[in-house]
Amino acid sequence: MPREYTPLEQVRLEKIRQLREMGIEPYPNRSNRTHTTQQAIEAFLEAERAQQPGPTVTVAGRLRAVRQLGRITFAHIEDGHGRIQLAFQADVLGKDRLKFFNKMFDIGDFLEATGPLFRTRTGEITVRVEDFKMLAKAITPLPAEKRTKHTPFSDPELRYRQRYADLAVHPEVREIFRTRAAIVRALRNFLDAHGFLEVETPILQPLYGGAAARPFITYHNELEQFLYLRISFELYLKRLLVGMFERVYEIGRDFRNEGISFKHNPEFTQLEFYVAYWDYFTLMDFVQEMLRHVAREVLGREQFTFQGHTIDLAQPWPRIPLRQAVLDRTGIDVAEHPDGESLYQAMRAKGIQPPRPAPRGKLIDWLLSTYVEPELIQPTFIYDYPRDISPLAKSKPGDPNTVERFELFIGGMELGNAFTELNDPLDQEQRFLEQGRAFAQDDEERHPMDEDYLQAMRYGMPPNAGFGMGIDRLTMLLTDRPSIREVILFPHLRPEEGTRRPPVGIEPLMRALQQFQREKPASGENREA
RNA sequence: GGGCGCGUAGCUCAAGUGGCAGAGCAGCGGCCUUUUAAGCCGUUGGUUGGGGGUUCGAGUCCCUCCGCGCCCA
Repeated sequence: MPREYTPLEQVRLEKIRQLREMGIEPYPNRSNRTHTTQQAIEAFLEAERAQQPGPTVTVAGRLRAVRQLGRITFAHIEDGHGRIQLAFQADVLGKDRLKFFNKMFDIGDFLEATGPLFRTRTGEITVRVEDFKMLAKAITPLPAEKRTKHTPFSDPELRYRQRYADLAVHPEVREIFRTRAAIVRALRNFLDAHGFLEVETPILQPLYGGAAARPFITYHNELEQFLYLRISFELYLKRLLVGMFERVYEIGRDFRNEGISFKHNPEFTQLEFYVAYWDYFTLMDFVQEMLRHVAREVLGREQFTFQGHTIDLAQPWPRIPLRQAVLDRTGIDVAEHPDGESLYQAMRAKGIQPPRPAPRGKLIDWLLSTYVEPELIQPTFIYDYPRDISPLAKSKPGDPNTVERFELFIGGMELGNAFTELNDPLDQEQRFLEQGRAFAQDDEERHPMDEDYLQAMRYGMPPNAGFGMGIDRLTMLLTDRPSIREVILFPHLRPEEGTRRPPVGIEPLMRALQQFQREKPASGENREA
């Protein structure tokens, strides 16, 4: 059932009724637009240069402002390209038609108007309306119909819940998403130009992997199979290297069943690519070039402002070992602490209190994100990471606790993550087993054993390096937005009170779960060896 | 998960230590043929997020639930 209509909406419903009574369809099937607002203005300027009279056009769009002055009414309509002014004059249309417009058309309605273009006394290019037609009557008034300085539409909750209204009244919000599309386009162009193949790998996966994150779980009724929404593309893209593709990339959605913050949304867009015969240092050079390219394509320059900081991609990007970065900011040399217990004691001795004792890698990661990451405003590569939180990265020769991995930070955020990829199937199997031992059984962030991935690797995987990057965060940087929600069209929010519904079609899943519970001891999926 | 803050008309916001719920914009009725946040006159509109409590009296104080924001894990 629809909600109750507000008094303002009832006024407009009454107008719909009256239009129909007059034989006028308030939602006709077709428009006869001949010009966008932009094309109309260009056509007028061309005629003006040729000293021709203004051409007659039919424009269409949403009514955004109305000024009634008695025997003339000025209005502005907006379409996807801009705005144009309409003049409804009694001595052109007749008094009755003018009155009809004034009474029946409201801000927010879509309409089309036909007439010759002219300049008003103040010089604005305007349609002298000879005919007009309702295209779609709006029932709910747009928030902040008048774009006044005093009453902007700014309630963040309403802006995200009703993004359509946000977009309808905020051209600058529409611009964010045009920029976002330009960023993705620039990335594709760059990768395609460098011989990469764009691929699509499963979103529904029998086993999740490739990152440390908790997954969403779903269920296929016909196959009677539990499935996960992917948390990364990594393991499938690397299977493709076994299949002799040398350079592959995917741009798509990842899903992580975790908290929501200014830089986290449960679903987000990721770029990952893998290159045979490269290592992580080759990648650093390439990533640097790629992001400079994107900035040039999207912004036209390699400098931009993010939250008051001027970020310059053209400057050299520092490369700092993780050990050094943590030592500089905390005075702790993680290399002196080969296990979690020792490192934990060292942190406490410095008065640094992590939330809880944890494995060595997790403690180092906590030090990194707490003391180092927020300081890294200019693009910076931090490299050489703890082995125990990087089960898919190749060890650094001669340093068993460290792997060849880097993360890229810009604007105080982690933007990308990369390794020289582990391609030794025996080492990989050991890593999976270590994950099973080092992490608690109920720690969903531990990387599960993936036997099929090992099988792929046993056929031989070329040495390679891979990179992953959050498109949403890159968009935040290039559009200077403080929150990931500003760059996601429909960010996730809690359901409003009264809109929670019982799930539809959940019965097969419930039956399967009960069955699974009964059979668990004998046939648990995803068992560790 | 924890801390702080917020929720009042369609939108943006007011409303001393508890004392008649208001303004601008929009809406509705008028006047006005060159406006650009048009102007002028008049006017409608509220379960103050939901529920409970204290009180003669609650937007305001207390409890609880819901949602949102910021900070922390």
